[in-house]
Amino acid sequence: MAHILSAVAWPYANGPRHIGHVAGFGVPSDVFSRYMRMAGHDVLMVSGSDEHGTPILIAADEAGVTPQELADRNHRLIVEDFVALGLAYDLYTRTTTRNHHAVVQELFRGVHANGYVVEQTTMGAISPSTGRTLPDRYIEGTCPICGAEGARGDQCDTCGNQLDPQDLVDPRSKINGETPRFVETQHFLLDLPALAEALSAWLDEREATGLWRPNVIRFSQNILEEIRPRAITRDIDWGIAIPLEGWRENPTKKLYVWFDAVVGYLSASIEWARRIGDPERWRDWWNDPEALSYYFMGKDNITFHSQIWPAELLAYAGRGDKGGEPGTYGELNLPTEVVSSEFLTMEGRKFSSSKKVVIYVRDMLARYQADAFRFFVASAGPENQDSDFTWSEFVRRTNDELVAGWGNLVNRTASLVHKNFGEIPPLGGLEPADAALLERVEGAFDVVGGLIARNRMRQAVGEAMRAVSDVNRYVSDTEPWKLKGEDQRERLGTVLHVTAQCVGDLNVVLSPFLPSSANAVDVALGGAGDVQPMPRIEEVEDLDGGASYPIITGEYSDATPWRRRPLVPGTPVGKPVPVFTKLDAAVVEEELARLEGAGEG
RNA sequence: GGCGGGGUAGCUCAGUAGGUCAGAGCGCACGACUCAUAAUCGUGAGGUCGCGGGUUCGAUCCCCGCCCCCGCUACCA
Repeated sequence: MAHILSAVAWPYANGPRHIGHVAGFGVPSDVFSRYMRMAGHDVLMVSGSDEHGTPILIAADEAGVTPQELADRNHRLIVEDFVALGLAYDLYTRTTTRNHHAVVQELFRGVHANGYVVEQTTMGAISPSTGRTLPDRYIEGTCPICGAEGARGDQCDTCGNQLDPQDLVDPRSKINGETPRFVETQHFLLDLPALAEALSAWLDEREATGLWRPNVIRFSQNILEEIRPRAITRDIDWGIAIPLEGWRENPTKKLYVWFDAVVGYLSASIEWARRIGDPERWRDWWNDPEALSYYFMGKDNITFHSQIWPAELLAYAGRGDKGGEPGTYGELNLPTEVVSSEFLTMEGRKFSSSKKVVIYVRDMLARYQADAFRFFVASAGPENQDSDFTWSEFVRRTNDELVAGWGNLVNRTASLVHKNFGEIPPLGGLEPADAALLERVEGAFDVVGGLIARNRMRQAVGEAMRAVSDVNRYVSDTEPWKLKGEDQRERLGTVLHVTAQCVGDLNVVLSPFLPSSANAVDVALGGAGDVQPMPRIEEVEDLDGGASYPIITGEYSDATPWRRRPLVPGTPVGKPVPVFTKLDAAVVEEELARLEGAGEG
């Protein structure tokens, strides 16, 4: 048994999340964590809403609310969506808790005390009316090279040249049209070059495991070559105060949102431990060098998880060129594996909320079964390369694979058992075909489990579905509906027992992918429907006197073991109700029309 | 521009340290069956493995060139 930290990317709370987000990190991390619990490991799965930074400020201004109100609203939406999806977090929290602020400040203090924070005066754009940093991408103007209108501060889309915002002709803020002011400003930078050697050694050691996806390790090593100090503060009035004399009181100097967001993995672990009344318990996942940590995210976040966060950890521990001592949290574990997904596209286009090329998690779950969506993501998600979500493919996977393959097997099995016995029949003498199927299906535990442990979800589902196919073939070959005579009753019982056993096995094997329907399938076979625990929303008080907020949590400790559980003859089996809903082919046109309509509106 | 990924049956994708490596699932055609959400089972048709060169006894797999798609490359997060 190992301690396994499932560190799941923190969704940004400037709006509701779309299915691309959960396809990249939500579903894969949940499948992994559920499996690891079943395999007997002590899993801590944490995440939360990322609520600081400029985009939230802007969205709040547009909505006419405070940034906290905007974050409150979106955090709640995300929490509801994730619970509906069945994501079994031990704790899903947020970055505006007092606990998070305190942990981030301790990290900063430690990094600063060890000398890995350097101070620098830089030139930056601010909005004259608010005094806030105006990031390059929020500045537009006329391109000084090609003369095109609408060039962004960082790049001209017309001629493709990289720009400096100060060079733009007639620069203006995209937010309110005012002319930005370029001023000298004091910032703290994380001294990444002083940590480069330690980072490189760590990456080499990680590469040697051969477990990281090749593109992730290569990309990580690549960005190390041009490593530079990186600003970790901003001129902004929304964020975490800088815990130093002379800075703390400055209302418009805050820590950069990314410096704070990645600390969330640690602060959420600490919050979890405090909430269960065992405040030092988080150390089992962070201080024990034997503990494993898996970080799940989309590829746009690789930098922050294979460079910024490890750099913060190394600096805090004093393990860079400048030496130093660990702070009160001690020596903290670096990521075991950075599991990055590629991107999901939408009918061939990139997801874009502003262009309305988007399907929100909420809309998906309002109309379709969560497990149908999870099945799609697991079997066709952007695991090693970008993949495309199309409605026709979603309908096809759901109807032809999930419903016709697995759902129908469950249904025909339960129906045969119900009609012929009304309960699980006893097992008689085994014929070779019976024994072969039982052995083959039991083998699926090792095969599928091994693939999930290596985050090969597509292949894992494929193997499980192959076993489903074999059971369907067994039923067709043995033709239990023809075993009618009294003299064939024992044989009929044996065939149905074997079939039901295999269906039960495969239900466990598929349960990390399809948690809520696994419970329904279990009920159909006379079980208690408790194969997979489900997360819940809880309204909690802030531990340190801040405002209350909703979290996701759950009780997952008595996970169903990842192995065959023999059926008990005599268990009553009722008339089954289909577990999965078959989709009407008209769904495709309806949804495409909805997209078109949104795009034009 | 730099870095990375990808172009294989109608669709979604596996695959090869170069020689039964031309594959799977779905779709399609035909047949079987009827327990099951018209589900299931069997059989079959379908591809010059992006294009052009090269290395080799032999290349989808190695090398060179080219074309196309996607992502990363920011004081966005």
